[in-house]
Formats: sequence, structure tokens, C-alpha cells
Amino acid sequence: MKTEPSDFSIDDLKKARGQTTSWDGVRNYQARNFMREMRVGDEVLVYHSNADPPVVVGVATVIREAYPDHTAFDRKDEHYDAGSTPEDPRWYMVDIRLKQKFKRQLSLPELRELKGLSRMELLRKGSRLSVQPVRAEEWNIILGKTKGKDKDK
DNA sequence: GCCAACGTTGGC
DNA sequence: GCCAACGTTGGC
Repeated sequence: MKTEPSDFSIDDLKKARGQTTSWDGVRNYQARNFMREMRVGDEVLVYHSNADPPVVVGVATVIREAYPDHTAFDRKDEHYDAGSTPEDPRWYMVDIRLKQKFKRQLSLPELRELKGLSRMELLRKGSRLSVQPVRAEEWNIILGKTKGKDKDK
């Protein structure tokens, strides 16, 4: 799951009540569909986009499955969508809780150098999906790398 | 700040 | 249904 740290960072998640947040504001159908596939207990990588450098910063756990994103109903919200109503919601969100903030983060350039990630959605040219699937192999490579880096320090 | 890639909108 | 115009994302 991508987030712009200037908007909501992993440190914001860490400071949040219960280290928990609802992932509202997703306004892309594909991303929404991936969120609807999430199940309680699923783990997600948290990624800082539009950062310098962009980095994978940690892991969070899904603690509530998809439910209507009420920010779409709020006229004053920047993500308001008149096409989404409480009776017939178009947009959904999940709740996640911080599991782990990496001591050493993995930057996008570092990810590109890793073997076995060439098919990863995040690394595809022009990839903009803010919620995207991660294959088990990719997950293991990334987590293994953050552990290795932790030891190095 | 630039711009490529992508999604959405709306005229036809 | 096509596609040009437009807006957004996000790396660089």
C-alpha cells in the first residue's frame, strides 16, 4: 500500500491510536478491488511514494476487512464523490495496524537491484496502483533483505 | 519542475 | 464505441 509520507507516513501510523488507521481515500477501481480481497490477518507492505527516495518502510496487518469509505460521502472531503452514497457505496477502505517499521528501509533503487523482483508490480514502468498485490516470493525477498540489513548495522 | 504513463470524461 | 482532452500519479 502506497502513501505519500507528507500526507500520512509510517511514523503517523506508529503514533496513531492503537497504531491503527483506516485506509481511506482510495479512488481507483483496481486498487479498491485489491482491498476488497484482503482478509483479517493479511499483511501488507507500506511504501512511501513521492518521497526522496521512495522506500518500503514497514509491514502492517489488516484488522478489518473492506467497508464503505465514508469520506466519499462528505462534501467537504477532498475525496468526496457524489457517485458514492451510503445506500450504494462505490469506494471502500480497510483498517490496518502497524506490525513492524523497518530499521533499515529498502529504497526503490535497491529494490530494482534485487534478483527475483523483476515482475513486481511496483517496479513496472508507469505503475501507479496505490494498492497492489505482492507475490509470496517477492515478499520473502524483501523481508529477508530488511533483516539482513538490520544485522549488518 | 518536468513529463511519461495511466485513468476518466465527454463529444461525436 | 472511439478517442482526444484533461487530470493525476509519482519517479526523476
